[in-house]
Amino acid sequence: MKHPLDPLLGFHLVRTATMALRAVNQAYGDLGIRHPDAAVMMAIEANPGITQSAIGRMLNIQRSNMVPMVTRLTERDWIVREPGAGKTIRLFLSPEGKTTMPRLHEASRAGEDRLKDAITPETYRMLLLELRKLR
Amino acid sequence: MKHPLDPLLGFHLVRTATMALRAVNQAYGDLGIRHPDAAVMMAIEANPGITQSAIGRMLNIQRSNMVPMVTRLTERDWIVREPGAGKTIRLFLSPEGKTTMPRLHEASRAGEDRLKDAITPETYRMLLLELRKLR
DNA sequence: TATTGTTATACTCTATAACTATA
DNA sequence: TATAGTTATAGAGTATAACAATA
Repeated sequence: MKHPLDPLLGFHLVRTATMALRAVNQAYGDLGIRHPDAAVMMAIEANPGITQSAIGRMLNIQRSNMVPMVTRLTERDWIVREPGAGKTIRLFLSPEGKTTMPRLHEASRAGEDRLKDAITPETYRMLLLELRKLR
Repeated sequence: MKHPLDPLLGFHLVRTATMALRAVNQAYGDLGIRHPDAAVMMAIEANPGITQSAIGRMLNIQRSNMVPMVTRLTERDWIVREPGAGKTIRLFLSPEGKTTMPRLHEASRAGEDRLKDAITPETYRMLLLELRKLR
């Protein structure tokens, strides 16, 4: 059985990315959150007061698609919104959000570990190094 | 601005895969086809008489999700369906489908070239080699 | 003018369950 | 029982256009 896409890097990139997403979403599953919302939480944790647009640029999420995510996290009382410069809104973790972060990080690590288990440490480091260069 | 996901291979895998998909879908755009349907065409071209299920296993597409794709390609007269063993249906490229393949391959190559342009040939080969191992 | 937040909407892709038919 | 094809449907994620508010 010939596999015509097997010689294409693009195919394997998509294939392995899908694997990685499945792994991390499965780990997030018990927490009732999915990877995009978890990523937003981490972006706010690392940058208290960051705006929606800045998060979008950082994580490659459209401005308009940020809205329902921030709404969801706000209604869940995991983040709070405070007025910033101009029309901007500064985002912060709420106390509940802060207590949730360790579990999010653990789930994130669990997904990442599934990748690590599939390759050698040297390959892991090398892939990370090279893919970070790809823009 | 701290990027909390930057140290994660999973993040960069998804990020670069999204890039690759955008590039190839843009190349397919003028042909009015998207990457999954194009991949199915190539699978049939490389394996005349292959069944839907076999394509799904090869390309990681659910059996049920194969149906609308095959229907689409059949209605487009790019493939033909012939009865096979049991309930199976063997798929072949139609004459129209065969004349279309060169353009599909060219678009595929254009997307792949966007990846190649972003890295050195050695890195390309190395990434391909390592990602193929990841199962 | 450029940026931010927003609304509304459409499209693509994936996932699940259940059903029929063959072997 | 296992596999193939099918139907129907839901959900996640992404993309686009347009608008108001602010610098």
